Amino acid sequence: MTANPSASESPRWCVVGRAAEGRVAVVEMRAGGERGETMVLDADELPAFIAERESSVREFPVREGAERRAAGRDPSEPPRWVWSDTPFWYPRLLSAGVRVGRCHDLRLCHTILKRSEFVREREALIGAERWDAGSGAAEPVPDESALFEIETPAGAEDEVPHDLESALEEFERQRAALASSRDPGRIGLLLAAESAGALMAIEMASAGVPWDVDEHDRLLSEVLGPRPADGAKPAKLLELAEEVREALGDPGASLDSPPKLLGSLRRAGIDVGSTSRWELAEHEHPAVAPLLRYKKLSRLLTANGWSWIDEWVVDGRYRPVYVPGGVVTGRWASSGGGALQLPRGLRPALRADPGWTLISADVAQLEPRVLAAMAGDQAMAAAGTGKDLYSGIVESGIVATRQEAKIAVLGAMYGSTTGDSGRLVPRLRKSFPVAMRLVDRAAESGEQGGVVSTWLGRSSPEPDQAWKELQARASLPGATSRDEERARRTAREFGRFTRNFIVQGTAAEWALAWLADLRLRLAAMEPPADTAPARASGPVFERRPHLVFFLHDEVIVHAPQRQAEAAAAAIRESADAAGRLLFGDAPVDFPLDVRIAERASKE
DNA sequence: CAAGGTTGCGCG
DNA sequence: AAAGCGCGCAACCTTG
Repeated sequence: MTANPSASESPRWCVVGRAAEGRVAVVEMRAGGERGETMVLDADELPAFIAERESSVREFPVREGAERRAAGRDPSEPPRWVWSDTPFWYPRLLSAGVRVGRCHDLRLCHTILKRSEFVREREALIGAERWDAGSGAAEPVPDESALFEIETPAGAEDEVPHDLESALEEFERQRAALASSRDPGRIGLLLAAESAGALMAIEMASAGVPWDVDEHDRLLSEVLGPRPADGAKPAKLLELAEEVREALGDPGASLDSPPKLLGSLRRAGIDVGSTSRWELAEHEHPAVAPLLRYKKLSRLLTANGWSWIDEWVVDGRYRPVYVPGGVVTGRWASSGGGALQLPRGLRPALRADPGWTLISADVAQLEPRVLAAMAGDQAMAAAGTGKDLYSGIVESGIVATRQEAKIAVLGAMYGSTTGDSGRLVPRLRKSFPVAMRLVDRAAESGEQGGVVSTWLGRSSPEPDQAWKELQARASLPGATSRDEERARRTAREFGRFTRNFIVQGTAAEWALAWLADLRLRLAAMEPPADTAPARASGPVFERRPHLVFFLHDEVIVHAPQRQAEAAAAAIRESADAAGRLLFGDAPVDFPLDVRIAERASKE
């Protein structure tokens, strides 16, 4: 694995950190771990320094994972940048027009390593509590002179350290932990994928989603009526509210307060236990239809109405804040802007710049396919080969309809025990025993308070103290049957969590590998000379195809029109590459639905 | 009146 | 009030 050490070998890693007096230091490290010289730079010299290292070889070489391992590292490849926290370092580089190929995000990797069952020696990491702190997710960079010179702000205890010494120490701890791991290949892959995700999250926020504000306004006006003067309710909402009050015979009914609305509904003889949609829908009262409509529109207005546009769309770009690793399973979360909850009906507002196009792709049934692959369940894999997995299950005669197949599969992964879903799951257990055994074992482990891990080694958190006490109390001599019942219930709940964890978490790993590979492929494409730049996307992306949106199993790329087909091909190739990278030759494919259009579409 | 909890609904 | 996992956000409402 170690290349021949020689004086001319370029560094494998470059650790970056803050130095004294607002300066920045970089330490090179070779593959064996020995440190090279420490270079101290003025903060504003860092972008040029990194750009030079990145471009001294050809840009972002793309190779297949297997081939890469066989060949070893190209000694002239750019280094992997090791830093405290990508949201702290990377936005400033991007605005300076500098992109990095690879990084190691110490904060994210710390979290994975200290929790991973695959890692034997974790004490040092668990002891390094400063690295449990949050991200220094940056305020917008004030101006050039402030580049990396931000004084430690109040409340910085919540933030991981950004100085060089801390970074070097933590990196050493992480290297030791990785070396002690039962499967350094998988964990190493996970750390690389997680770090690539950190880069992509910042890059997507930087490029922004091209957003057609006029179309958004049209969509809103169409259903709500024209935008009212500040604060007032749109005409259509007022009309619907009147209609509901009339039907209820309650002129003062409040529709926005669930407790008050519940009272009004019950007084009008609508016997509901809550005001939620699915329950209301069961009743045949003239107030129900307008009320459901009111709720729908009210939600649209408050979550993604005109004030959302004002707050989140600037310069024709929607810039949500992604939070890689924000979900325990490894999925991304978001913070601000609601990127992960954009209503599908608003998708037409995603619109390519002139001369550009959007390529949208999503994976069909990602989670069950991932389950089949990680379990090595040939029968389940075969049901999904080259087609819709649910239809494949129907064709195998396991259930009668696609809808039943879907309910059964989701029930298997979520652990349902009742209803249609609970009834159908046993059929799956019979036809796909290998896959079902895997999730059933994960559930058992959780019910006993155990830890489970994804394919690449992200481990689930232990249950909290209250859970453990509840279980302990239930087995004590004085335990009541209520204690026992509660303990059983919470045990099953935690079992459903761990059952789902291994599937959702491994699907997240597949998606990260997909995106990371795609990112490099897109970056390697030559910008066409005759396409107008997408100026609002910033210096790094304005001429190149780039990712603009990611949602668990779907991705949207903004590309010059003439590169649409190439970008679509790259998306497919990356999906294949991700499957091979994680699962080798397992006979599971990951078919995509890919669409090229000016606008993202609803379906 | 700010902080924190609950409800309901958007997404996968 | 979901059956069955994981989230974020706005609004309402209670608590301190």
